[in-house]
Amino acid sequence: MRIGELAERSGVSVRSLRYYEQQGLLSSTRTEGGQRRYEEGAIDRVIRIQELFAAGLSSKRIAVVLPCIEARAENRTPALLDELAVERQRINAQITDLLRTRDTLDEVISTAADVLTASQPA
Amino acid sequence: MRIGELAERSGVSVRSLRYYEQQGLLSSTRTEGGQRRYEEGAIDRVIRIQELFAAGLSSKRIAVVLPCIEARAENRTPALLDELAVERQRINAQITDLLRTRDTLDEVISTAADVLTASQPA
DNA sequence: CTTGTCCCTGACATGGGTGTCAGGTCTTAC
DNA sequence: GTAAGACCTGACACCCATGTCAGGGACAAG
Repeated sequence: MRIGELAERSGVSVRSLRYYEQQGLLSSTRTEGGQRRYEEGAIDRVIRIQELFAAGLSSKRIAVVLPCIEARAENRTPALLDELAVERQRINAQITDLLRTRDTLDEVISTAADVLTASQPA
Repeated sequence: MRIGELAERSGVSVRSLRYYEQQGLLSSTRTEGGQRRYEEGAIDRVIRIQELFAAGLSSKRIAVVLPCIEARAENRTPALLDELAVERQRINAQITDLLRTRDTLDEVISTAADVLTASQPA
């Protein structure tokens, strides 16, 4: 498929897809005239890339980690698995932080709701 | 306390503390000579600010939300509570995404571990 | 009063993913 | 073969929290 279709189906801008390629995260074949063509599988890959960006990885980190995620299990070297574990740990810490922040907000919201309820009894 | 001590005790750079003040997130009194002085409570406030930054809020959003978090319950207006709920929702979605990414990594790691174990039986 | 340390403001830099524009080429349907 | 629309590269802009530097003042211990 061409880049516009991939953009639409993966929910990522054309600009970003070209950027991913430049960073070595996504590959394409080219037509005679130099336009990019993608396989169906590119959609999943792009979505995964977005997930990793959302998880706070830089493109360089993703370039390291993504091949390991997509490789067959036999191709995962201990060194790459270590990298994965590092990110896993980072993400886990981030989840912990977010849960705490969410709890803080929940407490504020529910406390305030009580006050409102008290002033407007059913 | 002075700004250097606050920086050290809250784990945030002096530069950032000045920035927070400029953004209206943190206040200080000034000495005759113009230097900033902080109360003990500033430490908690700074830590909370960091938490909110880590949760993906911009300084403008924090400026909106933080007073609501720190205000007495009676001062929380419905409009402010809505803002809080919006952020709560965003954070929750972020947590969901991160959990999924973490699961992906866990699966890769455990699958690979199985392979390694199989090739190096106990 | 001096000296060392801390603090002040203002300004510019940086990273990193993305938006956007210009000027030009490819593809495809007619 | 032509026109419309999609694509190409390269470049510049942006956001925004933070780093860093320069030049100068504040403050406290001796």
